[in-house]
Amino acid sequence: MMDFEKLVQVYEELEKTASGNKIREVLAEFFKQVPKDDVQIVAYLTLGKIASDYEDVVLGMAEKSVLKAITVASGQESSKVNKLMQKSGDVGLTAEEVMKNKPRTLVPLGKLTIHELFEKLHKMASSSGAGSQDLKTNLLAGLLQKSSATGAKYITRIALGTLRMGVGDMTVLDALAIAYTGDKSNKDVLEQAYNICPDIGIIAETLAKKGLNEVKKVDVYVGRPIKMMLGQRVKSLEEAQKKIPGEVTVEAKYDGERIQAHKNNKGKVTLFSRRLDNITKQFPDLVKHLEKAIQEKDYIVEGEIIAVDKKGVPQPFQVLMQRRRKNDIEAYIEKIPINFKVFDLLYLNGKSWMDQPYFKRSKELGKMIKKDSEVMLTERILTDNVEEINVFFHKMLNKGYEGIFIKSRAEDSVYQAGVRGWNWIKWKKEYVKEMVDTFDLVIVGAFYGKGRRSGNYGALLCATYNKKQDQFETFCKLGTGLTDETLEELPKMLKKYTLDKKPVRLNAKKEMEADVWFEPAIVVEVFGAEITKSPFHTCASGLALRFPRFIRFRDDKDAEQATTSKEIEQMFEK
DNA sequence: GCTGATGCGTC
DNA sequence: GTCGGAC
DNA sequence: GTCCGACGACGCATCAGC
Repeated sequence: MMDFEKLVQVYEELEKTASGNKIREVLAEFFKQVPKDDVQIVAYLTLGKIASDYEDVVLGMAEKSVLKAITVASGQESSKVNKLMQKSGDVGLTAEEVMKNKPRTLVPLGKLTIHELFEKLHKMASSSGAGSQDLKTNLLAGLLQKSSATGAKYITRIALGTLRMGVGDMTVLDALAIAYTGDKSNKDVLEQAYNICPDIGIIAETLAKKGLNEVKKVDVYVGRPIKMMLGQRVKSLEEAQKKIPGEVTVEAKYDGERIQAHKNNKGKVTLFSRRLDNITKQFPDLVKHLEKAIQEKDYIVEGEIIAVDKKGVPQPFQVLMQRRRKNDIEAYIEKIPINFKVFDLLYLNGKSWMDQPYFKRSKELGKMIKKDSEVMLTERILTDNVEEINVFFHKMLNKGYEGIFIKSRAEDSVYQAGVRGWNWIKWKKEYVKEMVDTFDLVIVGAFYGKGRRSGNYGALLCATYNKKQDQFETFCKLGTGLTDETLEELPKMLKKYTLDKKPVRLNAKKEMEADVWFEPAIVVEVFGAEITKSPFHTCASGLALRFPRFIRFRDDKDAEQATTSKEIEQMFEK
């Protein structure tokens, strides 16, 4: 029975270590000392998890709830806890600080083992219904009380799923390889297994207890998700052609949701999302469509599910999102029908197709699918000509799609599970400079940063100018594209415009309550993918920017020269 | 029974 | 989803 | 090039509190 404090010591060392190699060594040394029965738990906890992605285990606690637990555990005023949170920007540090100063009235009730921690966290995850929030809070508070102050830092971070030690899946796999085989290069074997069995606990335990050869035997199992292959980005179509010379498959890229569909030899269909959640229950209609469209005994196929209207015309992503529900599913099957645009075959009739080149997988997939159903191959062409690719790209944009995928047909174009590789390249409208507008937005508020942004602003609230009413309207928050240097500059630039309440001329909803408000003055150039209908932003009575990113400051502009709400509205309607 | 706060997971 | 930083 | 961890909009689910 391993003490949690032992884990805490290692985490402390990992946290202060910057070098990735050193991190791997430290973690590997530690794994060597972990009793084999504990390896699984240690592997999960070290990634800030308590189960694999494909298990339906969710804590249902995040920042606010964890802060509450810290308050309960410490007996401190919640205002004090919240103030510390604001100052540190880190729930873990807040827990540590608060628990350090907790009055020593209670004698700790024995030592916290990792098993108890793990069990309690699972208990929290499985509790629901009336009073469950209190139960969860109390369970977490109990854990915090039972550990050291430093332990509390990590318990809260595990609860949030962010240990912030610079340790991710790949780091753990490296460390496991070093610890149990003495050879880091064996990480490839582990990664291979992990990609088709994405459960770090299983991989770690198999390796520790049964050795590398047993890990090598890990195979595709229909009904267990495979990590999805992803596409790379390029700066130009010419670059794409350089990366994948010769004839390529060019496919439509739809704005929907990636789905991996499994059917086992008992006829059971299971659907997995991009992050490997089992989402079969959300799409009973897709299950039916698949049963009709593909008659093979067992298979794994992949595609994009999209919303369509009654005529089969693709609908925006926001429409599909309404299908992400647990209630009224039957009604929404009627209301928002779906199509499944398939593009890949990973497994068929008892054997894996992942090591086959793409053109072979495609060809077989095409043969498998019955015509005239809601399941269809992605629209595609074969070509070796950049101009043809470009023509097809524009054709897809005209159909309202997001862009295209360019895929290698070479012999080595195997399905690389879990890899964002160069066999697939995505090309979206927003990558083409001439095709997208940028916006000049006024900074009207800011939000305190978390983690590596703590002690600074983490994001800005940006607004457009409504000329007619002489007021500013929120259009997006902005937290990406900011360099460390820019983040440094921000407070200095904004200081003299700080207000103690919302600017008079700003129209903002309560969902957009900033931590700090500013007189509209500083203008930034912002870039984004598209304008969407918004229930939270006030620009033109409800428009927002999808995937906003910072480009640069517009020192040459003042607030009233910002992009107007009207301009945005016109762009949206176009 | 309704609303707001909070959380989760898609992109 | 995008992006920047560290390696 | 890879990995990690900052951050975005948005729709639905759940629970507390009234």
